[in-house]
Amino acid sequence: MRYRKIPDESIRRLPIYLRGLLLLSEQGARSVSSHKLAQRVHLNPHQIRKDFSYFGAFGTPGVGYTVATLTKQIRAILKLGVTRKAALVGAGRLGSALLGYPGFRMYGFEIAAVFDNNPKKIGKKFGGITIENTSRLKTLKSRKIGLAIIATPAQAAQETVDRLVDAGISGILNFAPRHLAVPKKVKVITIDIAMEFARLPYYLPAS
Amino acid sequence: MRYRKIPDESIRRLPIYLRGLLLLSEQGARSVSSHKLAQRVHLNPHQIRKDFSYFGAFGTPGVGYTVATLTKQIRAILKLGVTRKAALVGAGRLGSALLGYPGFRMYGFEIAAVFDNNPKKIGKKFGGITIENTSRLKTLKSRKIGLAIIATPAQAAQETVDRLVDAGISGILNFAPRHLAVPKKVKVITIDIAMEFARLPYYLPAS
DNA sequence: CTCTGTGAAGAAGTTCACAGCA
DNA sequence: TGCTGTGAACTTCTTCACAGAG
Repeated sequence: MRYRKIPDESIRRLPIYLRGLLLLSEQGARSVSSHKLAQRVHLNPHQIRKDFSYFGAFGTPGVGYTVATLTKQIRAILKLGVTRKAALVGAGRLGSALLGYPGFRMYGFEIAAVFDNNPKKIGKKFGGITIENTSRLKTLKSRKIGLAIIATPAQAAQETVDRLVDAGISGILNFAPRHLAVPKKVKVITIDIAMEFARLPYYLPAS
Repeated sequence: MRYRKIPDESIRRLPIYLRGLLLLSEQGARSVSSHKLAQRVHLNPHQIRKDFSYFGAFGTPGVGYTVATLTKQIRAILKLGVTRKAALVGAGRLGSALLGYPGFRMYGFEIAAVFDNNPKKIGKKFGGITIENTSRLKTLKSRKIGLAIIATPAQAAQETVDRLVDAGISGILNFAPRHLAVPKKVKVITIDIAMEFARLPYYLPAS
C-alpha cells in the first residue's frame, strides 16, 4: 500500500464495520468476506475493501478476513484499544439518557465525571456519579479525563467548551445546536438532533 | 437557473442556514450577505450562494438577501411550512429526553403520540402525553401522524419500523444502532450516538 | 464598487475492473 | 475458482473566478 490521504468518510464507516464484526463474532463466525460483511452492514464490498486498503492489507485473497484480526485492526486504527474516560457536562434529560446509554462501553468509553451549574443538582448522585460544580472542570487534566460530552443548553455551550479546552480536553462530542470555536488541536463532533429531523420532510413524497 | 441534481449535502446545510437566519432575525437584521451569513454559520460564502442557486435566485446583486424572504424560501424547500405530527416509539431515557427537546418545535414538529411495549409504562402520562401500547401503532394513519422517532433498544427497532411502515409512516428518525430495512418510499435518517463518539479518538493527537 | 449567480476547474469520494495470490 | 487489493474511471461535491445586476 502506498500512502494516500484517507477519506474522512472511510473513518466514518469504520465503526459500522466494527459493529458488524462484533455481531458476526457473537454468532461464532471466524472469517468473513467483504461481500458477506457488506450484506450485513448494507454497504458495498468494493467500498469495504477500498476502505481497508488505506490502512494496509488485512485479508487473504481467495478466503477473506479473519474476524478477530480485522476487529483488532479496526480498533487500533480508531485508537479504541484503551479505555478512555469522558466527562459529561449538563445533567439534564439528555445528559441522563447519555449516562445510561449502553453503546459507549462497547467502544471502550467510560463516563467518569458529571458536571452541572445548577446548585440544586450539584452534590446529588446521578447514575452512581456525584454531580460536580462546573467550576471544577479545571480538575479534568489531573484526573486524566481527555474527552467530553456537551449536553448543556445552546447558550452555555461555547463557555463550556472554552473551559474544557483550558482543562486540556482534546475531543468533544457536542449535542448543543451551535458551531463551537476551538483550537485546531481539539476535535469536535456535533450531533444536532433537531437539525437532522429538519431535513426529513424534504424527502417525503408531496402530499 | 437550469435543472441540476441537488446535492444531498446542500440539503443537509439548509437547516444550518435556517438556524443562522432565525438568530439574525431575532437580532433585528433585515438583510444579510452570503459573506455575513457564512461568518455566522462557519461555512464559506461560495458554498452558500451555490446551495441557494440550486433552488433559484433569492438575492439581490450588490445588496444581499432579505432575511425574512430567505427564511421563508428555505422553509419551503425543506417543506417545513406546516406543523408535522410525529410519533415517539420508546419511552425510556432517550425517549424522555427527546420529548422534552425544545429544538423540534422550532422546525414545526410536534410529538403527538408516545408508544412503549412495557406494560408498566402503558397508560402513564409522559410529558403530558399518555403512553400507548405499541399494538396501537396501526392507528397512526387515521391520526394523520406521518413521522416517527425510534428510541427503542436495537433489537426492537426493525420490528417497530415494519409496523410504522404498515401504519403509513413516511419519514423516520432512528436512534437505534442498526441499519433499518424499509421500502424505497420511506426515508430513514439514523443517528448513532455511540458510533459518532467512536470516531473521535482517531482524530486525537497520539498520546 | 458591491454582492449575487453560475460555468468551469479542482478536490474528494465511490465504483469498476482486473491483476494476482491462495 | 474465489476473493483481495488497487489503479483508473467515474461521480459527486466544493471552490474559484468572473460576468452582470443594482
